Amino acid sequence: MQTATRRDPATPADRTATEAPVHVVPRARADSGSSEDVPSPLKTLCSTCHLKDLCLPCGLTGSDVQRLDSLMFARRRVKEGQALYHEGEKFQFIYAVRSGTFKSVLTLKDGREQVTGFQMAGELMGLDGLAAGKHASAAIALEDAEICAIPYGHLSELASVSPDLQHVISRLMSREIVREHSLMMLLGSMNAEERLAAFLLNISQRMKARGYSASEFHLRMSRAEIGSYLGMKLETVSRTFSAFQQQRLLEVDKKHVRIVDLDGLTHAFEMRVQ
Amino acid sequence: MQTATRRDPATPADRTATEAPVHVVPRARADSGSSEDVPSPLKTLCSTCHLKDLCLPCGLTGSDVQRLDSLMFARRRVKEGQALYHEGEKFQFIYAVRSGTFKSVLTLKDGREQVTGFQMAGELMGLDGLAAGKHASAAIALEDAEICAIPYGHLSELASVSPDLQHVISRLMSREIVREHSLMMLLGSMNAEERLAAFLLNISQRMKARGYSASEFHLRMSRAEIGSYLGMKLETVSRTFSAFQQQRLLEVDKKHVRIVDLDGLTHAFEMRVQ
DNA sequence: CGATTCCTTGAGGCATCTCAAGGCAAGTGG
DNA sequence: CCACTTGCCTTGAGATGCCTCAAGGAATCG
Repeated sequence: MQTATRRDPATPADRTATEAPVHVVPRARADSGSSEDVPSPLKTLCSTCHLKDLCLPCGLTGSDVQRLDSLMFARRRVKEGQALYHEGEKFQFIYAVRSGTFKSVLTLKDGREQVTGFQMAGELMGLDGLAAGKHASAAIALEDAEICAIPYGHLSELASVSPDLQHVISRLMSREIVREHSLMMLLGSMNAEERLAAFLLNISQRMKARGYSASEFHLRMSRAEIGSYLGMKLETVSRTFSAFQQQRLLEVDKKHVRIVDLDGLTHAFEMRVQ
Repeated sequence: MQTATRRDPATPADRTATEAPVHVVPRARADSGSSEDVPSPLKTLCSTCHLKDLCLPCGLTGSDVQRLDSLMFARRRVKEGQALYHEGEKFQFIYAVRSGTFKSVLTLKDGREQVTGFQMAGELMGLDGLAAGKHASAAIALEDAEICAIPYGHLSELASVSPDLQHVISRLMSREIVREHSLMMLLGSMNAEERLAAFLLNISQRMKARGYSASEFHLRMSRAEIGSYLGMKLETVSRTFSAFQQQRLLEVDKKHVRIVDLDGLTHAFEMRVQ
């Protein structure tokens, strides 16, 4: 279990309770174990959400955001280790992360797993389900999390009367394609150090975009999950962390990472094998 | 050069001239070297296209297809080795392959290339450009090819009055995401034999969907391009082809491939390392 | 017909994997 | 409160799959 880690200078989850401007979660639901089956009756308004500049409404004008408000997205809590949706499950919603971190995983018939992404606050999940009408991957919470469930049918109705909204959705899907391109680049033509450097720099940027420190953060995922995502074994991930530490690029203590030499790390990422 | 290869039982390019039902390419243009800079004045109607069940109009009803017809997509020839668009180029069109084969490539600053996909007749290219308004990859013709240039602005105008069309476009983008998921699976957790087997089975299915033999086909891409796509070196691709041949799964003669034992190949694809 | 490109194959090297042992922190139960 | 378990991480040593380098063959082209 990786809950409630102490002394964390930049933990999204810790800040959520005080930052979330939309309603207050009733005590009764907060600790309910069965809260992941039925969407919570709590509703969320995009217009007052602290994530509106990162999430779906990003770039939309007032009238479009108000249209989104009319959908009153249901909020839902997902406990650490639990699935928001499973591979093969019927596609009805896309999900926006409100707090916490998720991993998206594919499973091969023989049980081999591939982590295809990590999602943080403000990021969308489930867009892969549109293709076949069922989710192509599973989404698992890496810590206690909260999401907005966005009914895709309603969203696309709304998009049909608002070209701007439609454009935002299309751009988000395109961004997902581009993101996967760069991961393919990584998996196809980088060595272990480049992969881990690229990963850490990416996390760093995303933390920064969320108002947290870009140089010091807590990883929510295990070495094995990082390894799966980066196409390497957990031991190699661990060794590469140690190597970076010896090169004075990082200070690592379990899941706590401090980037000591950003330029050096960037250089490791571009370490062309000349 | 890999043009006009002899004795090819299933070559899309060879058949295009007789199959293409839409207009006839005037002699003058057919051999013009400068035809890839300016969209050809030739226009294409989806409703009469022999690819309509594979391509954009797939699943649409008559009225929506007629709306697509009204856009009169420009046709354009691209010669082998030439780029349909470059990385970083302004995004204005998405492209549908009419005939020929393309590769999509990303280039790293140090010159390393990653092939992110191969596109055949009826498949769309360029959807990754939407995210940032410029193409995130380049598209290079692997043989003389013909495409439809679909102006994205017009298409999305059309989509705003036709929910079905919008849904088709969204589904195609989602399909691209799913496709990249499985490539990540491949790059992240498969060995050389599994990768090549997966690749060949995928090509086989796509050939079949286009009315060609699923068991015998011509590869339009080089060993180096296959290697880049699959995250391995060209020598390893070559050796793996040889290994499959020795295992009596394939018969390989340069770019001509005959699948002898489909089940065996499928099994190699699922070769769990027990 | 030489130049070029692409493919195949061999031999040796190396990055990463595999297997194994041990440490640390947190949780559990007596 | 302590012994024990469990999960995760680190590190070492040896194995190996793929890469690198190199040579040679076959087809194509000007």
